[in-house]
Amino acid sequence: MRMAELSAESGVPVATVKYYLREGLLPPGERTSPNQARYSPAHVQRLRLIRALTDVGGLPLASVGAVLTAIDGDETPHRTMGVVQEELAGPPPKVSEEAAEWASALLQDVVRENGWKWHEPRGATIDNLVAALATAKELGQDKLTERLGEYARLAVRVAEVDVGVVAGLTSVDNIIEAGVVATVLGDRIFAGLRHLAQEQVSREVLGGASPKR
Amino acid sequence: MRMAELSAESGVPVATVKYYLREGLLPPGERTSPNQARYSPAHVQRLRLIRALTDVGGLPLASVGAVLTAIDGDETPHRTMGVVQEELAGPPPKVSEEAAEWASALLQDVVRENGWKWHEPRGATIDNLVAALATAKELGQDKLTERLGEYARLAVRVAEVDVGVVAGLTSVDNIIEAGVVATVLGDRIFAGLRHLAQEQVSREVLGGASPKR
DNA sequence: CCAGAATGGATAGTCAAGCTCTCCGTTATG
DNA sequence: CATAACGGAGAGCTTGACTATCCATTCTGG
Repeated sequence: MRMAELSAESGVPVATVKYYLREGLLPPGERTSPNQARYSPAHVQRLRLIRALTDVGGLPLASVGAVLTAIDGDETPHRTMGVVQEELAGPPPKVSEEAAEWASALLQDVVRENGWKWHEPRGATIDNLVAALATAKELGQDKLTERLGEYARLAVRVAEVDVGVVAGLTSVDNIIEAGVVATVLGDRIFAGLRHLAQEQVSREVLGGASPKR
Repeated sequence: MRMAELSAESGVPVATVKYYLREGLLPPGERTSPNQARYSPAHVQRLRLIRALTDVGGLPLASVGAVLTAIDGDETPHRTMGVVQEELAGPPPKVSEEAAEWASALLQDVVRENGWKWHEPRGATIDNLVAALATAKELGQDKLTERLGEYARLAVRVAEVDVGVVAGLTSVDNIIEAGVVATVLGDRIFAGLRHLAQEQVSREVLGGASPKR
């Protein structure tokens, strides 16, 4: 297929496809002459993946590039998923030294309680988590951080389902890509369900009516 | 306190504070003369809140503005939290008509199974969730959508903790602000815990080693 | 009380991200 | 063979979030 069809098939404008090619997000098509190329269904799939990561996952194109490079590379699935998590987390906001210290300690406790192994080169995931906890403390949100243990236990339950989803993928071909998609979309989907559930639960518990501030 | 101190206290540069004032994100200080103003600790708190929403919550300033307006308004807490959820969700990406249709039906099933009340003016939260599910389908991630029920049940458990956190806030003054913070930070914190847990669980279940794609 | 620093306010400039537009010489196609 | 489409490269555009520069006051330390 050629440009126009690739564009139509994927829903991405021609100019944008060209841009992605320039940026190296989309591999070049197979040459049929010095200045003509032909694209495959894999290109359509790749475009859909890019759009899913940006539109649904909210990743900047640079992160998408890093993720795609990891997918295409021959790293282990474990390392590839590590890259995905780093990019999903993004650069951690900076917080005060002391709050970060405190948050790290809190997190350490939870990690120990749950018998998790401390992953040592502390990546963006942990830095982000620490920053979020530190921010909660700085804003006086003690109630939130007190419940960290409960959240952690539920996070394990969710992660068990996540791993089940990925483990169930025996479809050979691009297991890694599927894992990436599951991780990125899984985040959004769970967040959405949680928001819906918050509304339900708060209606039940608080009865819907509460004094005005 | 005056500008310089406000800036030092909050860690936000003077130029940026002025910008937030212009944009109406920060209320003007109390005038002491036609062209001098004095700021209160409430301004420091407000600045911290703005930074938390942008840096940790990832909200654009326009959304922060909407949230702050809601907090300052005299809507019910329920409505205010609705605004927060809308802004957290952001504009939903567009997906194909048919995939959206399918995703809506799937979501309807889950809603019914869990006995949730369908919240009718379908807001950005639901549109986003539907879009994420539709994208999963378009990318052939059936395993993910099959488990939606399990995720929903866990989401309820998480939401129960969330509501507990907010309900435990009897501290009178700015319960709504606390609820907002809990929601926004809660999202990030849970996502981080989930990522950590994924690593733990996948190490246990998959044993850390897996063939290279 | 007065010189120099700081303040509030307004306007313009900057920078990155993510496209979008325009050309242009080449290639496919009815 | 005329004309439409293609690929490639460059410049331009828009939005978001600041940052820098002025300037006419106002505060402050000696």
